[in-house]
Amino acid sequence: MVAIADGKRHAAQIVKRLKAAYPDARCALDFQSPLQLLVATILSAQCTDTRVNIVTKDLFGKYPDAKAFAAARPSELERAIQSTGFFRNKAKNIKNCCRELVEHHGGEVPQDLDSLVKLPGVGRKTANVVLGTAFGIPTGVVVDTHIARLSRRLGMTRHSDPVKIERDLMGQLPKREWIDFGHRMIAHGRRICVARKPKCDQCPLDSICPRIGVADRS
DNA sequence: ATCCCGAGGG
DNA sequence: CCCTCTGGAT
Repeated sequence: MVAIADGKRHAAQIVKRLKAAYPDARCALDFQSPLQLLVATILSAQCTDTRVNIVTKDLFGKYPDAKAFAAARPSELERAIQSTGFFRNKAKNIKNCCRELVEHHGGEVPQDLDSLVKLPGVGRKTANVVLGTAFGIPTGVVVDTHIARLSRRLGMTRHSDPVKIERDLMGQLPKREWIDFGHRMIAHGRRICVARKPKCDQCPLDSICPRIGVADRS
């Protein structure tokens, strides 16, 4: 058993080293408004941020606001986002989501978790991204595929359920760290602590990492 | 648990 | 070929 205080101490060490390694980590998705971040985050499901940015470059010019997305022709929207994968689901979700925004939120993105999660295609992860990064409201900790993987490897959680991982992380991190912690963990997961063959020899966290579930190098 | 689904890396 | 990429709905 690891005591709670030890969990917090371990987390503080991780935060300190992440800050040193990624001093100005920020959201890798390109956006200029809460709505754009919401759409980009829906598109980011099982897709690289680079690919999302390629698609949104033209998409946001073609659909400037929620009303435009709500009125989109499904076939055209699908074609515009096709390369991000899951394009039928994503197109339907974006259209219906923006219809909800127009009909129930004055065309704006709501700033609370309950309203966001009720939107079609918006789960807890997407809601936390929008609240934290677009509005600066640390409501929870973003748990995506990177943060889930790194949190387990680093011994910050033993769970695989994102909700349980989020609860563990929230208990170890001060609220003011939640948003940047997410950005830095994702940056670290993309560059060093990658899924397949993590580059432990280049990792600034190596000396404090239990490497849980990481295969031994021979 | 399963489905949606294209693109890139190894 | 296989695995992974800032998931969510059923």
